[in-house]
Amino acid sequence: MDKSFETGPGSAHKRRAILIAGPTASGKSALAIELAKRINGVVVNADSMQLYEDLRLVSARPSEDEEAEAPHRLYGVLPSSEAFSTGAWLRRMSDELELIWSAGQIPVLVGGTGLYFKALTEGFAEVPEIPEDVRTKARSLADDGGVPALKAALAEAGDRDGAKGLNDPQRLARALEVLLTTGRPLAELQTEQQSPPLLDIDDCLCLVLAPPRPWLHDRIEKRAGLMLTPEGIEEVKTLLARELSYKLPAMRAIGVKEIAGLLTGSRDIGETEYRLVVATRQYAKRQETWFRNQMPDWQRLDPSKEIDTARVADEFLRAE
RNA sequence: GCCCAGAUAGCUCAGUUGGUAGAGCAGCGGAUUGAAAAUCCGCGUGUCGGUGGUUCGAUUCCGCCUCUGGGCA
Repeated sequence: MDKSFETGPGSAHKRRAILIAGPTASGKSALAIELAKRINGVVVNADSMQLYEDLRLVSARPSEDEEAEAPHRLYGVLPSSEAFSTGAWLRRMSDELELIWSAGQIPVLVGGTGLYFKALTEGFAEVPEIPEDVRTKARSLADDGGVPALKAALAEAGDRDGAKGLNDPQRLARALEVLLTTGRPLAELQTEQQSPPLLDIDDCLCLVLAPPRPWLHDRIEKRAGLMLTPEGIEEVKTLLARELSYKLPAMRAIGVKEIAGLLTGSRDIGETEYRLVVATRQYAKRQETWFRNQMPDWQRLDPSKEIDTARVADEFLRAE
């Protein structure tokens, strides 16, 4: 816990941060703003969809009013045409953290993307960038031949058993593109070429919002209603007008294909809302599975009850 | 009021030539290292509408009742 000795007296303050994870609609953003205001913090986005500029309501990004309450970073900074990645986010995050600390502020990272938090606190495999043609080759193989074709290609390229039990076309395609580019199995790189974590968890306050499910489901329904306001629908219309590949991350945000169906008239508003709610509930469940099993040591907070932000902030500041 | 068709899992339905039943969706659990709001894996006991009858045995066949659609008056 006390690593301040290692950095020695007179060295810069510790690289501290508050991390807030939680399922969608659990109230993360509001909590982040509250805490940031109390500790001279900067809210930094750890959500893969809130990065994209076109989706504000649909990705439940903080509103302009909310952003005015505390400094916000990495929200809506990417064009929807960009295919971002966990590694790219990590590099951006590294710069942001340095800037915030050097300004004497404290980063408050909020988001629902479990993998981002994992990469941040546990490190990430260092894999060179994959050439475009290799990536295209691996992905079209996945589209055309599916799992069997990918496994055959992996075996042919020299991956003996790395992909043995895997039945996931997306991850097999990744294993293949890495093998073709580096000549080494992905599993090997993951154990041997891990980058150091950007944050030491012992220096951080790590929170997971864990509401009762009925409470969450209620909030998810309200959020679906928000996505179906004229403004929400307009957002999707704007995005669709860009005529981007449906494979891009931004095009895969919950709400895009649902509202697209509404716009073409193939679904009515009731059916659209139902699908929106279901997709969001399922997403929230996957997030909860991640948090429950991947971050068991993080502190749980129940947002359906009053959270004493003053106390949380106070304890964090005092722990220094 | 009469006629017809339904009534089976939370929902939509399939099925059992009589031996107490199974799909899709929903739901639940799990995985997760550059697409992660993605992608993948696992989980199916439900008075087979109610009640009487036939039968060794009825969710299945028959009668009556209830409800829901549709049609005719």
